Amino acid sequence: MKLDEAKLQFIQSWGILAGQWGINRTMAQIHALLLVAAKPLSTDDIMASLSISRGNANMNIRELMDWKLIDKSIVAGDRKEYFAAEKDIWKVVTHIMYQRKKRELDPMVKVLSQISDVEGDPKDADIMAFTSMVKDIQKFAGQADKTLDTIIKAEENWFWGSFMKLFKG
Amino acid sequence: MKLDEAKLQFIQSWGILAGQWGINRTMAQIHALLLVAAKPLSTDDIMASLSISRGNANMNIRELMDWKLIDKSIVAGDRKEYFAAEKDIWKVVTHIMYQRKKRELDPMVKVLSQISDVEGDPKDADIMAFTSMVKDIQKFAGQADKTLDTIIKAEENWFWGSFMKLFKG
DNA sequence: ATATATTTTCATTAATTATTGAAAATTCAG
DNA sequence: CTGAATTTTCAATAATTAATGAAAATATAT
Repeated sequence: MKLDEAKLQFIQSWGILAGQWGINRTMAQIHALLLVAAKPLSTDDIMASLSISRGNANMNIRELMDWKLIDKSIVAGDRKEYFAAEKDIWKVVTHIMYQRKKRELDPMVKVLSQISDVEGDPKDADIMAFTSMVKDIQKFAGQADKTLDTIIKAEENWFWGSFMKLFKG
Repeated sequence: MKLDEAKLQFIQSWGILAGQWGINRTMAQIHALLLVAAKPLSTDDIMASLSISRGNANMNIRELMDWKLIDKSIVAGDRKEYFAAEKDIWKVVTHIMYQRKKRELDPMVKVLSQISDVEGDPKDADIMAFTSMVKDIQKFAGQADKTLDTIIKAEENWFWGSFMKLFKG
């Protein structure tokens, strides 16, 4: 396969995958483009490569910076801004985990704690069905939360260290 | 908090969370409704509870059955079909993992292997940037694939067993 | 077999989400 | 400062995705 063809295929697939995970398709395509780029790219490069508007490019570039998946890089004697992706796939994954945990898991944990005690007879079948389910989910969410924290804060810990080395290099 | 109020809050939050993960909001709400229900519910119950149309209810019920998150249950002397959610939160999670792996990770692994060897000089900077990134992602995807298989096939394995017990029972 | 209850399908419509592009704001070299 | 280059914003528009509801298909009791 030719390089350009392979890149295109990668960018498209990455975009589709991201869409299925509730992430803006263009954002993922920009990320993919920068992941496989040999050098940092300017907004104009990105616009041209993906055939997207300036506004769209700008918006998604900023979002990617917010997720800490890409960084600005300055080229001497050039007023344009250039962007490069974090290439360490583990950092990419932990940054995504961190963002999603903060934006989604944390709010859900809050909601679960708010709804976890309901008025009325705890022996009532309806109330029991509800509270036992909520408690199970709370336990799961609590454990997921801790596990993610551990992974994010220290990838080389007792738990993940063993197999992480296998494919980190 | 009153039970109905708590249920409503749970159903809404579950729906919002699902939306952020690329899952149809209504599908998640039906799932949530059945998760906290004391008894199996009919299509009409679901339509009434969530104020949705018959077509929408039917479509998402079938999708949930496809994901193995809910089951049909028959009530003697009643022609209607009733539905109940799988209440073991671990089974819920492994079923979701299985479906997403099959639908998303597996196709991505296939794409990565298709694009992993590109024509041209392997010393070329552009080609190197591309191939090294693809190989890293392949390693990650391969490991994720194996790990998911292990979790899905045997939750009480050497790896997860230790902390899974903490919140399973 | 027939009538009736129930489920499924799918073209239409509605709601949501993403994209554009031009105007406004900002940056920076001279 | 000034003015050109660049980035950012955002209202309008387009594209995508979800929901409706009535018709068709299916299932079941008698």
